Amino acid sequence: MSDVKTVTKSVEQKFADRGIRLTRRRRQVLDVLMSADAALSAYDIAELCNAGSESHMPTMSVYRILDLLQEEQFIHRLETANKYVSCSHIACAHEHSGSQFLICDGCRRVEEIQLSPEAVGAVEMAANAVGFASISPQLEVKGLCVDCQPERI
Amino acid sequence: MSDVKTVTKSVEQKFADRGIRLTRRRRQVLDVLMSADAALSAYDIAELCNAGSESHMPTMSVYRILDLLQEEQFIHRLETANKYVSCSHIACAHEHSGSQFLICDGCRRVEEIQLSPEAVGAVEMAANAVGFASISPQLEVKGLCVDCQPERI
DNA sequence: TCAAAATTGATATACTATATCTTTTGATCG
DNA sequence: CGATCAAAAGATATAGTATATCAATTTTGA
Repeated sequence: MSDVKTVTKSVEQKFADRGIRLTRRRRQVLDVLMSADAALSAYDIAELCNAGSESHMPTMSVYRILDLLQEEQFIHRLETANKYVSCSHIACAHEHSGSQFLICDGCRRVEEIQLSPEAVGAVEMAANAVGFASISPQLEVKGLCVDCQPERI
Repeated sequence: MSDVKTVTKSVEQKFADRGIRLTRRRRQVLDVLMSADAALSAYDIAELCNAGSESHMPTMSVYRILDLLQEEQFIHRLETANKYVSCSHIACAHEHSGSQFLICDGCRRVEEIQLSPEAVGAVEMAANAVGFASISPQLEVKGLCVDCQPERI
């Protein structure tokens, strides 16, 4: 099953491969993010970690762990929302370059997509035209997901 | 002179046309933003308003005024930076649809550009493909401006 | 002028994030 | 095994961004 929404063997393996310890705290944070169906704030995450009468998770620890998980590309930070999501390719073997996110203005659901190279290229080209380079390929686009669009008869 | 960096007759006219009062407080905030050469936080703006021994500008007022100026498209909020910039088309007669911003990771300078319809279309198409609609056309892209790029010989 | 609406003032508080120092845990090596 | 050193987590304080709410003032218009 590749869509079990918690830390899997393949994720554990990535930690091991990179010499990063998958501690209890880190596993808690990653499990919460992977089983969430929405982007979560750091404080949301802390709360959810503490929900099951587990030991107290300080938000400071959450932030520290989020930093690490982000560096290692297990999760993404949504900069327009100040929230965090697990990477939709967390269990994949391959690397993926940039990420684009669609954020629903209705229900706040987040969809991670990969734009076509042409679309990304068009943005890069416009940036180059005014002298910008080394563009980070993370884009966050807001709209309405299929469930939140006004019904069309 | 169309590039004087304070509230001009044409801006005043826009307020009048829309029946919005250009009060002293609103003018202060807009002047600060228009004469700034960088994006400013709400607290930056309050400080700058108070710099010239002018009367005390509460940050609450700044936020209220920013909301109004944003609704009226005189300014934009950079969601990835929690900062505000005046619209580069503030003195133009025509409307402009969406805005895209290039934000320099080095010096934090902000450039407002307009992507080609093709580029915007490519993003929209990718969104539609996964069921998203009514995409807001504001994009914020990070990179390095021409002054902050490592020198190339 | 007077009443209603719009604007501003003042204060409290929520939310997001970082700094810093201490304690605990885990790995390594003799 | 136990000493030692580094990594991780705990604890606390504080900075930075934003909203809620109610009171006072100003503006508008009947």
